[in-house]
Order: sequence, then C-alpha cells, then structure tokens
Amino acid sequence: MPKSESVKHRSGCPISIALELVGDPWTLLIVRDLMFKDKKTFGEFLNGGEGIATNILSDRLARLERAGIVTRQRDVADARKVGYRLTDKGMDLAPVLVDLVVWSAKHEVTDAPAPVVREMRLRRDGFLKQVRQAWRKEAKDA
Amino acid sequence: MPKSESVKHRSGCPISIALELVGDPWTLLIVRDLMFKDKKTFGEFLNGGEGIATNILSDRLARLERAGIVTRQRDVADARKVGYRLTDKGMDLAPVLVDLVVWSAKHEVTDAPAPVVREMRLRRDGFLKQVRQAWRKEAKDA
DNA sequence: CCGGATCCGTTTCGATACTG
DNA sequence: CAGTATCGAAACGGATCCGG
Repeated sequence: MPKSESVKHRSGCPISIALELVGDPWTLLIVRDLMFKDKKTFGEFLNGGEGIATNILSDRLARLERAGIVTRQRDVADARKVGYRLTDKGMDLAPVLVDLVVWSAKHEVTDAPAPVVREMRLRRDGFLKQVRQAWRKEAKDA
Repeated sequence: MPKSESVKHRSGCPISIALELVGDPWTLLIVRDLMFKDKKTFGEFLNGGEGIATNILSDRLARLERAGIVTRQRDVADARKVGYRLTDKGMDLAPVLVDLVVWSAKHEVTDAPAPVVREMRLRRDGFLKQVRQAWRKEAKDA
C-alpha cells in the first residue's frame, strides 16, 4: 500500500491524494477532536473517540506527530500531563473535515441537523476562518 | 469500530463523520478514479489503483454499492463487461476529494503543482460544478 | 480474455492486562 | 494519567481457479 497515489488525469495531470492519514478512521477522529473540540490529552481522546484502544491511540498519535500534523508537549505545571496540538499543516485539513461532516450529516447520520452543520454548509469560508482564528488564539495563551 | 461517531461540541452540538468509507484508503482511491478519471470497470481500477488485490477490490466495490455510493450495471452490448458509476450521493463526495487533493498537493506530494490542482484551489466552486455537469452528461449518453 | 471467487501465509488490528 | 506488552481475531495480498 503506497503512501500516496498518483495517476494520470485524462488531461494528463496527476491527481494524488495522501492516504496514510485519511485512509485510517482513528486518525480522522483524533484530528476532528483536536480541531472542533477542546480535546488535547490522551485521556480525552480515549473517551471522545468512543472505543479506541490505548495502543491504537498511542500509535496514531505517534504517526500524526511524525507526519507533522500534531505536536506533543508536556505540561510545564503538571509533568504527568501531555498535551497535543494541531500544527499549521494539521489545521489545513479543516476544509476536508468540514466537507466530511456536511456530507455525513446529509447522507449518513440520522441526528437532527445541528446548527453547527448548517453553519459549515452555508457559511463555509467564515466558519473556516473562525476555526483558524480560535486555533491561533489558543497558541498565544499557551 | 462504529460506523459513524457522534460527539458533543463544546457548544453542545454533535459533530459526526461517516467513517466506513473515508476510513479506508482503497475506497477513497476507487471513488477518486470514478470521479476524476474515466475509470469504470474492474480491470481499470486494478491498474489504476496501483496494487490493489482482486479480492479487496471486489469487496470494496460491493461495500460501495451497499452504501449507495456506486451502482453496478452490465453492459447491454457486451455481457462480459460491467460498469460502475457514482450515484448522486457518491458525487456529493466531490468537495471532500477536492480538498483532499489540494491538501496533498500542498503538504505531501512532491510533484510539480498541476494545473488541475490550481484550478481546484482557485476556482473551487466552478470546478465542482463542472465535475457534476460532466457526470450528468455521461448519464444521458448511457 | 474479463470479472470476479476462493484459498492461504503473513501482517495488522484491537481488547485486555499491566506498568511507571 | 499516559502509555507498553501480550495475544487472539481480523484484514490483507498473492496466487490460483472458475464462469461467461
């Protein structure tokens, strides 16, 4: 299984997608938790990802760190605590996640359409800007 | 592993994503081949997906069909040939795929930035409309 | 030949138990 | 709290076989 697949468009242009991160469900869930929620620690992912095993979580966090999508840092106050944070590269995945949430809400998930989903769909650009801004703000606080 | 994961946003809204299709790399490749290229048949996916085994391909196509993302139909002229086609639900994945291609081009793939990627990024809405139109046209021809 | 189905050795996953 | 170790179960991939 190659990491990214490159093929020829009929017009002759390569259309490649990186698979190793999006090709895995757990990875997606972690990125989503980091992006749209306040989850930052191992334990929070454990409860939020709903059913992920500790070894899998550990492995995926390591992969994401190696891929430059998240950074890992010990809490200066509490040395036991470890915090994860999306990098700029990781935040660039926001459009993908947003589209995915919107698609899921339309076709798969039976929940009543949440206001957040409506905003994602109707004010996409604004929503993305807002998420990015919140991320930057959090960086300064830390 | 649940099919879709629903959690609470800090504002109290559920943010769910369907995982069974995007969580798998092969599935994504097949959808991409269907969407952006002319690939339609089993054999074309085999060569295009670059390295997928026949049993895996068969399984993924069946899953996609069950999920209502592709349809399967025998060629009326040549009974040996089988064609696959994206449904409307499948075409709704275009935004996700486009974002993914753009992200990959920026962060992962070393290829020179293709003109198609530029168009996806700079004229996103127009590109999506164009893809959808081509899909509709193909439906009429068949 | 095309479009798969089946079998099988190998790899990976994931639940639980355990450790610092 | 933040992970490792272990081990059975599942998925993968390669080859081969089969029906039209």
